[in-house]
Amino acid sequence: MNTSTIFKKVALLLTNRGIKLLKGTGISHGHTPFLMLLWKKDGLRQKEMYQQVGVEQPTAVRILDRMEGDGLIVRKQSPHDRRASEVYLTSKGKGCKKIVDLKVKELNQVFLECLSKDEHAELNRILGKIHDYLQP
Amino acid sequence: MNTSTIFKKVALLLTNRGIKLLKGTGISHGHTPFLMLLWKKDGLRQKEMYQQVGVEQPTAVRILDRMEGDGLIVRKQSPHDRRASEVYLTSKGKGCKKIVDLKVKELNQVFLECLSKDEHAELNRILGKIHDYLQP
DNA sequence: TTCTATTATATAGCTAGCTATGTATATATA
DNA sequence: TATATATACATAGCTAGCTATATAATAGAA
Repeated sequence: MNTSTIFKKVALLLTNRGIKLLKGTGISHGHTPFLMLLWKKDGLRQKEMYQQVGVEQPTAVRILDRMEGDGLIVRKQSPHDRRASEVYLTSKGKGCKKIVDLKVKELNQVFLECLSKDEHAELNRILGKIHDYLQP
Repeated sequence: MNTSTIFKKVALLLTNRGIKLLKGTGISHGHTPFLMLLWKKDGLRQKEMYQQVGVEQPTAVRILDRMEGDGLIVRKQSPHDRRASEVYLTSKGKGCKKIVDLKVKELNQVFLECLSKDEHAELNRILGKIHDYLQP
């Protein structure tokens, strides 16, 4: 099997494991990278978010729509630019940090469990190289 | 950034590059793993295919539906089991092997271009380990 | 042999990715 | 200043992943 094929297969296995771990938390796996950004810095604009998450703008719109519907965030029109909106965590969005952090940690246990410390470090290094190479 | 997050980001970059490479061939990136199986062995059943591709059964149904609609495959009822259908390549499905093989090779050039031979081998080895660990 | 459980595939409906395009506002230039 | 271009976000519609469930046929057991 060629590298990209097995890469995608592993990514799918990871995604599905993540979905199972999040079941019952009320958080969808698509929300987590956006939440993680907001926990670091609240009030980001949509554009800052989708660029960092690595998805296209319309993908972000819909995820933010759902997050807003779920009461995790609110959008407020930017006072500097009436086209732009700033995204703020609600108390619910802040409150779920603990459980989501735990689930993300649990997901990453996979690498600790099946790889040596060196292999894990090497994987991270190689992923970084591929990422930098493919990054637009 | 934690390993699974960057892993999924890289997988998305790879998927999108694959989509761009296939543009104009009339083949969708979801079709390629199914085609690759059939090029090795024609007349497979749906179940054999989705198990090997690593997706769930309803995902396979829809992809095969589209492949049939695109004239790449035909389904024939199995003579041994009237519930089952066997999937056969049409001449169009056979004919696109050359171009798709080329595009898959081009996609995998990514790893040759940004990694050393050793890193590439190490990546393949590590991916295999994670895959075996996560595989249900 | 008939009923039950299992199996193979299909259908419905959800999330999450994409491109193309629309709308309103901001910016730049003639 | 007026107009053209660029930017921020939203909408529409496509593919591809999922779970839950339906349907039809096989296999097994009473």
